[in-house]
Amino acid sequence: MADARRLYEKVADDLRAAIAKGDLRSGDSIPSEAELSQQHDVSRQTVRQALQQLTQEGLITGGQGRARTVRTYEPLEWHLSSYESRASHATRDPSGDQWSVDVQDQQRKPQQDVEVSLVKQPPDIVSERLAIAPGTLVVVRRRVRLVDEIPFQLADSYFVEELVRGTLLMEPGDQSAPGGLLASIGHPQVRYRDEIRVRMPLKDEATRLHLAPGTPVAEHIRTGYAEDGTSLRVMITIVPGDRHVMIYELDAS
Amino acid sequence: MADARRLYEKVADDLRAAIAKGDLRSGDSIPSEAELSQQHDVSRQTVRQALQQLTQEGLITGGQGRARTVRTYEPLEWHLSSYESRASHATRDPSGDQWSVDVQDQQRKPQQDVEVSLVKQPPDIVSERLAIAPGTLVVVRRRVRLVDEIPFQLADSYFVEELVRGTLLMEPGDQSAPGGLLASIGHPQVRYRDEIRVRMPLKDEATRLHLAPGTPVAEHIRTGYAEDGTSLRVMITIVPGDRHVMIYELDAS
DNA sequence: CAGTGGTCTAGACCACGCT
DNA sequence: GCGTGGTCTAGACCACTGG
Repeated sequence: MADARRLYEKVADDLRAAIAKGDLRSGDSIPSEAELSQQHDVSRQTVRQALQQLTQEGLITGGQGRARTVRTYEPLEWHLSSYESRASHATRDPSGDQWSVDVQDQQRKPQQDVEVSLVKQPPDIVSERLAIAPGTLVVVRRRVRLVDEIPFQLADSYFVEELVRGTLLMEPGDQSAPGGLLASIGHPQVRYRDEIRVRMPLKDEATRLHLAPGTPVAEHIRTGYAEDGTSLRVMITIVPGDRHVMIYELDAS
Repeated sequence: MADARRLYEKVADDLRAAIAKGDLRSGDSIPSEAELSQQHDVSRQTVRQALQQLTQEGLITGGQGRARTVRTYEPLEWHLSSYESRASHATRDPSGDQWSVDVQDQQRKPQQDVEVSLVKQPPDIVSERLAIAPGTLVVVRRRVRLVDEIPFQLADSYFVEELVRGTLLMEPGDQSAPGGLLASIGHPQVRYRDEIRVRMPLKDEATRLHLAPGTPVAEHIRTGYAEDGTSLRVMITIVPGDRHVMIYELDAS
């Protein structure tokens, strides 16, 4: 099956092959550590090393007390540019934000937990993009977005406080789209710049999103600009790789 | 520093804190396994478990014989939509592809190794997007894109053979942009759909791109469409997370 | 309660890189 | 050659999950 010299590689290759070949399908449980240890005549630690590698590759999942299973993926589509074809969707709702619409289009249940606060010292990433001096007051809207009761994204939006003072944006309960709200108070966003980085989650992010080991995330940073080129809003979203496909529709210019 | 009950978590937290605090900077080497083992009064295996976790988080890098170091990131910008502001770049070259231009703009040296072949059975992902029947002949252009001699991306383009028969596209040495070439033979792409997935690399991808353990990748799929809505081209790019930031510039419609 | 995975130890040998 | 990390074993105890 494989000519690996390392024992744990042989065990791992064996299972990888079984998964690729279809002997083990999504959701199936794989042999126990003890079984694999006997079958390959290696110590349990060596088996564990193999299994850890597969876990890190995102192929299997574990859990104390439960048998390990082959991991399943059914990612949600996240549409980041609204191409004309999507404008006709039945569930489109101009007052809600596009994300909720997107989720409902896919027959799943969106939900957002919002928390608003004021900060003087936002992360460097934010102050650079908002082009503000240190000490400028900033409003942060921290959202945990859930789908079918499961945490799906962490989405933090940052605005200069002066701009949104006294508006609904400061209300934690408000569920409307910040983009729409900015427009309604005379600050429409006419251009976006999106930056996407791919990395492993921080410990904190992994906890809050209940990420299985070996689940990478995308860090999606959207900066919204006004007509005159000033930046109005920065939104940083942490997107677990196992639950999302990000989609852009573009016109070739 | 931390109140973790697991020993390896304590060791890991300790190092994480040192990195966050700045005691250990990018590129610094961290204490050896033996040292950490003594300092925390745990076995070497426990130390290794902690270090493996940090490696998996992308915080440190290892290598047989060498001391482990704190990992450094200096990602390259990859511009996926050409916003007007970029049209003015001095190095813009209509004959080359946008990627090479991008890299040169950042004072680094691009290079591409191209390999062209014909296949009857492309991956499902491709046949679905090209909307072709099984058995349709497909041209594949497999490229390894390097920057400063280091492999940076795997970019595979797929075309229906009938469309590009006898053109330069079939020449392995050709370095011009397939997009430009498609246009020159009467098949301009007017629209793109990009899908971005985030996952851990396959074993094969990790090898070809010399990925350090704990490096996730983005799988970027671009489908190009003609005026009449038929798909002309599918390009699948494997993008290591430690070397890239993907950038989209959008007009709010 | 039996079986699973999770943590931890002590000790061994090997492969590599540097100086 | 010495110190580094990489692989492997044998055995122990704990924590959780399921029937």
